[in-house]
Amino acid sequence: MPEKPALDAAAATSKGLEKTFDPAHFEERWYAVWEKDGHFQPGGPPGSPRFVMVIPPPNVTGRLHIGHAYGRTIEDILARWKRMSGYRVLWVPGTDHAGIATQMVVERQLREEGLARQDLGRETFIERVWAWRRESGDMILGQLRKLGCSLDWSRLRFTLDPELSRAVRHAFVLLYRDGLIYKGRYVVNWCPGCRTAVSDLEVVERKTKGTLYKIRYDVPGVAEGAVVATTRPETMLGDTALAIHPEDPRNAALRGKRALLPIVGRDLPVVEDAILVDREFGTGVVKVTPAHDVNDFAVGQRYGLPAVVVIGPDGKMTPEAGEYAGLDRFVARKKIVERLEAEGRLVAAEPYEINLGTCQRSEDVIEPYLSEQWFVRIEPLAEPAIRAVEDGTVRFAPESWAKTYFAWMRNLRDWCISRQLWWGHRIPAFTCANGHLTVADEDPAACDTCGSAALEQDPDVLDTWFSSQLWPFSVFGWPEKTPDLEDFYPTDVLVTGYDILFFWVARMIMAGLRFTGQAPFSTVHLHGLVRVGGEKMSKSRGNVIDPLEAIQEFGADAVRFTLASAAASGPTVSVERGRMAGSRNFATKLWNAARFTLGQLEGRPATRPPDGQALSLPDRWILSRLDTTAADVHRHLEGFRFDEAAGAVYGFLWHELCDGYLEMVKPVLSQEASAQAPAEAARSVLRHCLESSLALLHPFMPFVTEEIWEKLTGNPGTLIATPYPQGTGRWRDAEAETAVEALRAIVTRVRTFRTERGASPTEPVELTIDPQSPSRAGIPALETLAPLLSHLARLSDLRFAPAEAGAFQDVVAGLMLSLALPQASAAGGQARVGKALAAVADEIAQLSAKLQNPAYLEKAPPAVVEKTRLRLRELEEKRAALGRS
RNA sequence: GGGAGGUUAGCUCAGCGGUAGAGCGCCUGCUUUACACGCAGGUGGUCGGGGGUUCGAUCCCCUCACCUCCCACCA
Repeated sequence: MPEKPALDAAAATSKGLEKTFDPAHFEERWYAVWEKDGHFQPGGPPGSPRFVMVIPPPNVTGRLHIGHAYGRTIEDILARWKRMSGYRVLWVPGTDHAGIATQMVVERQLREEGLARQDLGRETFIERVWAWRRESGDMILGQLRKLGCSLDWSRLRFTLDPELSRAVRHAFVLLYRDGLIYKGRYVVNWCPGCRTAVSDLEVVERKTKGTLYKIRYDVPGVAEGAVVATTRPETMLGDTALAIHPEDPRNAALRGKRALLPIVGRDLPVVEDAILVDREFGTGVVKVTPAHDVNDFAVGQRYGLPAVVVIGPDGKMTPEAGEYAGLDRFVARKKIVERLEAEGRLVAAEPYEINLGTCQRSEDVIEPYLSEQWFVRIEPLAEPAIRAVEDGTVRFAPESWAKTYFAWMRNLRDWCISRQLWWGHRIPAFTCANGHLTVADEDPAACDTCGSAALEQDPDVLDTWFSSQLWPFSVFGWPEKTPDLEDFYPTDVLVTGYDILFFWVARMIMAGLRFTGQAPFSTVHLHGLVRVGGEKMSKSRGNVIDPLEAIQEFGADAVRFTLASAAASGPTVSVERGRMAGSRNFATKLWNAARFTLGQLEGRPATRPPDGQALSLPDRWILSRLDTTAADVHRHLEGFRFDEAAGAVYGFLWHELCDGYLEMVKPVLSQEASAQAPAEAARSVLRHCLESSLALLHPFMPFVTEEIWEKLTGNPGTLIATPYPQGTGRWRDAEAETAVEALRAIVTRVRTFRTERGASPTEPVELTIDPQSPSRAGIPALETLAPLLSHLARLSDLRFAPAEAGAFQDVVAGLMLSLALPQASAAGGQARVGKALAAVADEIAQLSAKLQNPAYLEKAPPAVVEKTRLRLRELEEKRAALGRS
């Protein structure tokens, strides 16, 4: 495409800024400058007010998705805001080794080479994962830079770093010594796809259409036998008992009998168990499979039943399954059902909705599986963690999450932390030839119990979340008493999605209290999950927003601003592409306001800050609005309302500063007037407002604001460290606000008047304002604004005089206006007047009814009643005015 | 089976006791020289249904309907 002609180029040289901007021109540059200048590291002396966050470490395998972008944008807004507000800010970056996820990535690669991890052996495989990590892991870190995240890269951590690994090991040792970690054979959630145990949280229940099979077992001495129901017939091969309820008369005949397990022929005792058996359900007879069901396992414990494992770790039937050995569990199910049917034992096969547990990672059907695992005893950890939230040591924002937290924490089961994987922190437990366990920080040379030197380390690794739970202090060097730990722990705010409240947040609180005696953070901001236009993002819907593509198309600032604006307190955050464009437009608006301002300031003596004297009403108005806006932004940020905060700056900058003030000062700044005092005042106000806007906006749009800041102040890369506008109230000015808001309302009314009459926007209008208007407070101020009013509303005549008989009349902002189009012949607008009149009459009727209601007058607050009276009076004026028109 | 959240303008969402707001969209005008990624004006809402509390309810309570999510060992 040929270059745009000289017009733009000329504009560029004369104003210093191009007409539209290209974020790619400066984003990378400013990030490098900030980093080089050390702004991402906490300055100031230890002990002075600081603000600390740790990033929720993304998986090393990860690429930045819109959810990360959202959470990290929020964190960066907080970091930049606090930094500009004078805090020593530290935001710690890092990544998570993500056991299963990462191992799966590398295993997939191996599979493409026709290999399995076992072919390489443990050492080689792990080396291979590290190699992968070196070349394509950590991609997400560069992507966080693109987003503008002001993370302290000098403190970058990885959960498998030597220091963090030591912390993990030490935490394990401490819990083990305190009896809070134990090893045992229990039924756990087993994923045959991942070939490892997983925790309860990693099992995703999915409603699925299944079948409930009813199977008859023979019971010698009981003619009709016993009918049991199951959705997993293949597990029957592992049955070691039947259970009935002790008080169920229906099955009284089965008491003390023995049943015969079909196919296998095993002799099964009939036990009576009131806990397992629900008398209401089905036949009241339950098959007991201790090796493949949590409840049945408990029954087995109670009655000393054997446990027979019939489904192996690979999801195939074990040799215990006899002729079915080696078959996939689902194939076996089918064959067993066929056989039962052939034998006439299948009483029924009914459609049944089941909650199918599936693996969060691989989506395989989870199998309850009896195996030896390591567990954390949760109750002693949960109790203080519950208290910490109850007593406000840890606060949730929004608060409503506390309820969910409590509900979960009060019903916790022990946490299975061992994983049959290779990638992760290896369990520091060693078994000697005599079967004794030694658990230690350093690899032991001999068994603690018998001194045997023949030690073998437990092959399992720890659940990834076991290391993540230590993150807020392991990143600072715990268990060493490092200066960083001293200085920056506990942290202040933790920002993350509510989806990992249990996985991570709750466990961090437990671990923090246990290991450091302090809660790891004082506030948890749980945000919603990002949806696109209310819909879940998915490739099949084709609505996936890739933040990196969005950054490329709209700029990082626009992406950030959009995400911040979308931040809602609810469980979903809705983002649309249209909003990205809107944010980009907003950045351009700012850019152009800056161009205009620079044009005004160029070649003139440096402006001084506005000083209260010689300020016009518009000057005072915009300063007042700025003051209020700054206070609002501050308040909203305190309350984690990023949408409101962003909206406040947006509204101020676009609609008040640009649409309002800029237009008002143009005549003041024009050629003839530009040397005069009011123009000088306006220029200083303009500069002040723009600079403040840049500062206010910087946490949301760091790049474009820094770029403009350089042009405006000549101080490159310093906006990031400029004090954040506080909104002290110093410039609050009710008089100026009333007058200018009235002015703006009148201007709008005049323009609408033209539209109503079908007149062109340039058609001169004569306006008369009645000094005896119902609300006269603004009249003197308004009189000083007369030239401005004439200019903005394009009036051919403006008078402060009683309403003109015969002219069109209306009441705006409490002021009685008479309007006329001296040159117009068109007479439109009558329909509109009629409509307006009807609406006014309607409201008058309602308000007068209200004011005639004694109960209202008596019970409503006087201020409200007064407001109603005022409104009624105004409406009556308006009705009169419109009626005369 | 429990629990939480939602239902407000065509779309996406704010508001949560004094009769409704934004962005986008839509309509109508504009080379008003910072900006068409713009300016100006406008259109558009029985605030899911029903009941109650209140002087007054989109906002509080009850109930129904429909969505979404979380938790739970019902064979």
